[in-house]
Amino acid sequence: MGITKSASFSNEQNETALLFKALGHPARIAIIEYLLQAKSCICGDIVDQLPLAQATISQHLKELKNAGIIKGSIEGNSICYCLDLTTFDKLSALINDMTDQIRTTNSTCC
Amino acid sequence: MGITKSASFSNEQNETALLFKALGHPARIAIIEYLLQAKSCICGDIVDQLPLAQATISQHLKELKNAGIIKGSIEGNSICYCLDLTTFDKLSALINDMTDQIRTTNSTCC
DNA sequence: AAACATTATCGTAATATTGCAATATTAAAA
DNA sequence: TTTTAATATTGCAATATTACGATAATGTTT
Repeated sequence: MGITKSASFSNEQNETALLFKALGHPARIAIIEYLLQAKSCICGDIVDQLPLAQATISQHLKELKNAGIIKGSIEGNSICYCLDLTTFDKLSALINDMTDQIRTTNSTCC
Repeated sequence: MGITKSASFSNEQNETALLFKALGHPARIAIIEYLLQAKSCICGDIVDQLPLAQATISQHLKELKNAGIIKGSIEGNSICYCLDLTTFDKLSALINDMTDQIRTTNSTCC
């Protein structure tokens, strides 16, 4: 059908997937890298940095915000976006746990 | 348009995004969790575990394999899939680097 | 208030993804 | 070699995503 059968999976699985999904687009990776590199958390001059229209970037920012990867605070008539450490800590823990688990219970067959 | 403008982004950005994209679906998270939990790397009884048709699971496995997240080795007439530690190490490094960077260059505004 | 700057939303077209039944492929077993 | 078991591929239909122009909303400045 094309619709993801979210109801068939656990809340945790769905949330984890949504988090990764939000990271699964080069424009959103580029936005994250820009926010990492900018000393202060610059606002919408992300638009100047990326080869995409303002509307498109606004959409990507919204998705990142919905996933909890960035947060924005109003700063005059512009908005200041920055990365949410809490979410990245959660992500780190997730991936690190998986990686450790693979390392310890190393299977023989592959 | 709907097509991702991959050409506008760096190879690295595109590859990173593809990796996360592969993780961005609950069925694929469920597959990964199953492979983590299975002591030995069981083959296609993933099909029995998930509420999806065999064809659908085969597709998801293919995507995970293309992304380098799992690898499969032929074992008689069945196939033994397991997680690829190298890719998870890369993922760990990626996320951990980002997280560290956020922690150190903590921005003030949000 | 009027003009401007910045960001969000709407509408829409193009493309991608998800899911499955049906079928093909491959290798073992009878 | 025929049958059986396991996995992959094909061909849809349904839905989701991506991208952008146009426009709305919000706050600033004059």
